[in-house]
Amino acid sequence: MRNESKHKLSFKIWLEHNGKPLIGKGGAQILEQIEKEQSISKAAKKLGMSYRYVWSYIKRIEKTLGRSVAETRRGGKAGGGAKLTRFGKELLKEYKRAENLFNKVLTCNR
Amino acid sequence: MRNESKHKLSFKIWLEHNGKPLIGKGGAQILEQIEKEQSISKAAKKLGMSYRYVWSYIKRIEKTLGRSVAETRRGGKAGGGAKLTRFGKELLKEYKRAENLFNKVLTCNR
DNA sequence: TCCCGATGTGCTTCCTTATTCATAACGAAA
DNA sequence: TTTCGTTATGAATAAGGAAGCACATCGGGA
Repeated sequence: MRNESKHKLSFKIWLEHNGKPLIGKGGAQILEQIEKEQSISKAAKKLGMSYRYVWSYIKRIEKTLGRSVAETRRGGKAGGGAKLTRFGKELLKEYKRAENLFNKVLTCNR
Repeated sequence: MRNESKHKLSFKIWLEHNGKPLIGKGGAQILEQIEKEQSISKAAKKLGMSYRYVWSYIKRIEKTLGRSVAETRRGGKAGGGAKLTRFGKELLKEYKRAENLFNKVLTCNR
């Protein structure tokens, strides 16, 4: 008997550290775009989020973990910029792996 | 190589109908308690939620689906009561099945 | 030395969600 | 016909998250 689900099953996943939220889908997109754009403000614009929000998101992660996720610099001709630390990249990977897992399960079950 | 996840993976799932939220974890508990207590107000108290909220939750589901989820009655010595319709029970089951699936994936992956 | 564009941060809405308060409607049993 | 505990519903309030605004800070290059 095939699984005839009447309604759409939606889900949201995220990583936690000591019970505190670390990174979800939005956060993963943020980290990805920062790495791609090498800039927090450009990443925010690309994602349609406010700079304020993106910046706060990163700060929250870093405060929760006590480790740096993004390396920023100010001044210079370009005004400044940002890029992920090695640890930030690993965190992103960890989330993507989990997301992949659930997506795979869901498509098998539809 | 075993999967050494550094952080706790959490999730939230819910069913949708035409893009609108139908029932999540809270809603499942609500339906369960209504069936167990045969009363909306008792269910709300048991769950630590306000009657107003529980009642609205059910109404939202019914409005979204255009079908009745709970059958209520007023008056009488007991004041009245409520119980799930057959459809309400099926909806609850559908959610539980999905929740089970997700939990299974998590335990297999830990 | 001044300019520019990005980072850094506080404060003020705005929106969604949930609680609280208040009150009406109901109807079987006493 | 009075009582009692529940359903039904509006309105005000509170809490949280996110956007928007304003402005200070930084530092390489012209």
